[in-house]
Amino acid sequence: MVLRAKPEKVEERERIRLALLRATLLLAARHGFAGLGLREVSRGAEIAPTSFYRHFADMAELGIALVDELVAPLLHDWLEQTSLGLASARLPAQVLVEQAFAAAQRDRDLMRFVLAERGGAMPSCRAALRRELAEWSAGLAPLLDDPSPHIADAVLTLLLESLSEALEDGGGAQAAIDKVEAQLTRLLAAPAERARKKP
Amino acid sequence: MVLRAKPEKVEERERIRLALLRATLLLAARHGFAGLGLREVSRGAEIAPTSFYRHFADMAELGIALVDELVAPLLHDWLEQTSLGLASARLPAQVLVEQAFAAAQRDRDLMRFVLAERGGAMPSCRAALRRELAEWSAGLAPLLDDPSPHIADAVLTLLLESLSEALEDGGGAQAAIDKVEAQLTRLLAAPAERARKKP
DNA sequence: TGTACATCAGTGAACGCGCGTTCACTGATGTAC
DNA sequence: TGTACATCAGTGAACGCGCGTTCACTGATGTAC
Repeated sequence: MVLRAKPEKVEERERIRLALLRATLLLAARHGFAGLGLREVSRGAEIAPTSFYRHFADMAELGIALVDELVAPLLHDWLEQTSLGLASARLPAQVLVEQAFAAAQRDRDLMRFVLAERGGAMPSCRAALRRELAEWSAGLAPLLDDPSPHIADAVLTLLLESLSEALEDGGGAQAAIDKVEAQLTRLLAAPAERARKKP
Repeated sequence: MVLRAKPEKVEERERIRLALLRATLLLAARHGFAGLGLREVSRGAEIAPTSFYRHFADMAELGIALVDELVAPLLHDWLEQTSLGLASARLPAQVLVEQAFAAAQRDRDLMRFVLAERGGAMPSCRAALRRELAEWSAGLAPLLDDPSPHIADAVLTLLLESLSEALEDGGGAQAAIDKVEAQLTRLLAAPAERARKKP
């Protein structure tokens, strides 16, 4: 029996698998993940439709793989960079916004996918994404002055909305940045009563 | 030439048109508006597929009619009730949340549609919704202590996210209410420096 | 080393199905005179 | 009032198309001995 197929064989398999995932990202930007078919994705990855089954049982399985293998690393990276930034003396709102846009720029298609499918029509994919995003938020909370999970959730929600606006049209990113920075500054500012308690 | 068809004829036409719109709302909750076909909607409205064309040229046109004729009134109503509530002496955060959930309860399917298709895959529908929501936010801004459009936008974003969570699963609405109320209280609280300026 | 066999990713042909759309028809209703 | 004609919402049959899925086949690669 074959325990491990060898060098180029495995490498080629991984190449095609990744091609399927990346093709899905690209095509989902147009019709949405739920409106995507196995034949369309296979065409995008330049394989025969029937070859799709050598990698995934159906589109739902592919969607979950996409979240596990591409989205999760992006989010972990994003959280890590944000954590580093917050540890510096810089303004929290500024760091949060800067790192959110940096993460989006690292992989625009992937971030677009996250933003769209977080509320998308494919339940399995949406559930997986919301789980990952909840984890991000839970990771952010203890890094904030007010570690309440509600505030971290609000920060994430506002950041994602801002990224949506910025990625929607080509170049209006600066307006979205200024806006969300103002929102987060306000949200994270110590309100009067808290300011009194901590002189 | 016929200038006006008479009583029951027009009434029946309107009945079917509304049935198409309502069927779309119901079905879009399952597969998303973009994944919906003219045949499926016609089946839902109990007419022959070919009769669809007597009312709309295609699904995109139906989507826009849905926003203009059902969503817009809901949003206007919601804004009006919110305005009345804010004029009373009650806490702004509490009024905002209460009226958001009241609007959702007035027409759950319609609110679900707004939440899902605001980020959905059908561009024409998404654009129409974002326009209406931008109008809602613009209407809210002058009613807040801080009339900056950025703050009103943040309020709307957080309310919509909260409604999404509440409508996602059956009964966990109270948790979502408590959460967004905390978020808005924080967002709308006068920060230390503003409190100093206005004694 | 050579030979026989097992595994498995990729493939083309073929299937049945639901889709959007066209078309000619129906029957009820309104208009002209 | 009656008669001939126009309008128009709803319909069933039919079309071509792309879809998901099945199947048997290929060829390259790994394993046994």
